[in-house]
Amino acid sequence: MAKPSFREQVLQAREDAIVASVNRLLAEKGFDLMTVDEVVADVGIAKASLYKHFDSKEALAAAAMVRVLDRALAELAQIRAQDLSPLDSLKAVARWTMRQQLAGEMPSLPAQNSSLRQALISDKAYMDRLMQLSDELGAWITAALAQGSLRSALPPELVLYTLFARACDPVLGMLRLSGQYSDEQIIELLLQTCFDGLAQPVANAKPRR
Amino acid sequence: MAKPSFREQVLQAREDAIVASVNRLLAEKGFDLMTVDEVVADVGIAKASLYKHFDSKEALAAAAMVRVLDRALAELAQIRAQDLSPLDSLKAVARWTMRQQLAGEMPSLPAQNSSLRQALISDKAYMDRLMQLSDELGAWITAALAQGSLRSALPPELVLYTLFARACDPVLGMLRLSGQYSDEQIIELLLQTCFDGLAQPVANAKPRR
DNA sequence: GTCTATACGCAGATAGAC
DNA sequence: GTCTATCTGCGTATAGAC
Repeated sequence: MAKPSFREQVLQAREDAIVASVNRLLAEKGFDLMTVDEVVADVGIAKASLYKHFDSKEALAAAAMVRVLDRALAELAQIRAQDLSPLDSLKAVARWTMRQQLAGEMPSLPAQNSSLRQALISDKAYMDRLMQLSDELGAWITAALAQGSLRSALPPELVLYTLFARACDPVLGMLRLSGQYSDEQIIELLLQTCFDGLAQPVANAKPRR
Repeated sequence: MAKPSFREQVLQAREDAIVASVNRLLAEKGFDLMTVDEVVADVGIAKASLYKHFDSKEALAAAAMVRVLDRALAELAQIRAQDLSPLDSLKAVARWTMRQQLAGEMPSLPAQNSSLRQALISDKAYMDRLMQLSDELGAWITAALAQGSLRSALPPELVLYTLFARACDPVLGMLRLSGQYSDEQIIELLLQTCFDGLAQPVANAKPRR
């Protein structure tokens, strides 16, 4: 460990290349349709070599998710440094996740896939980051609720789940397919529907039922 | 056509049983995780028999989707008979689709699965119903926009896509897992976030003319 | 650690008797 | 049309040489 051997750096770089490919393929096709053969073809290594770095296909996905969560946590720090209101901070996060999705950087994992899900919740690196992310978002959410900038009738976990769900909202892709809007237009439209709703608010009445 | 023989009715009933099982399994596990072996085990027939009725796994999913779309079209007729406002009609549709999802009646098909998607868009029965559904919803959407009850800045197709997307919103399942809310409470919460947004509207920034 | 070659299992689909 | 038994391809994972 005296010298950070050059060889180790090369290996680390290779693992990074693998995870980058996995991330892209996960965003394109999702976990089920992504095959390990595609990954090794993309990276340009043999399949057995990949399995020297990662134990399973699920471990590949977990590594990709850790990478995304790390980037998300870094983004949260950036946003916090801007000293926005809690509500605007949440909007900034949502905007960032939508940009990630449109840029093909957001892996899409089947929500209820049991094999992958088990692997993820058993992965400490993944769960730690997920918890931290939830905590930091939760702080903004409760602060926004206290300020009255989020609807007081909404439970905090509903807001949290909704933010996570909008990070992989298929409406983004559908709107892009229509070809009529720029990526930034799409993002602003979806931000508005997420935070302000589809309906035009009426002057002095709460919506009933 | 001559009278439908009793034998044909039995066969039809068997196909209905198959599609019902497929529908349930699709709602539970999604297309990828549903296996044909599970379907035949659930129905209680041999696999070769199933393939006498349906050409492929994709054809099974298409039949299930046709069934769902037919139920949706029937529901639309019900709603139209109530003579609600366009906005309330759209809300009623959203409420119905959420109920279907919580009841385990809404198949979840991976949005960008190419093999299945190709099969679906090649299926005339499916596409016909999808078009009709889109048309009928589109009429309500444009009417609501004309009345000013939907945000005028929103493109009609965004509203349509959003309604489709919310029919399989994973937030429903996440909230149910928390165990704190009844199904109807969950539906009303999500209806509100969909149509009125997460944010509390500010008091006097919404002049209505 | 990297490679070629291969084992293994699973899931979709079919053959052929009845 | 229904069954049992089988074929086939593919995708994950591993053996063994270098």
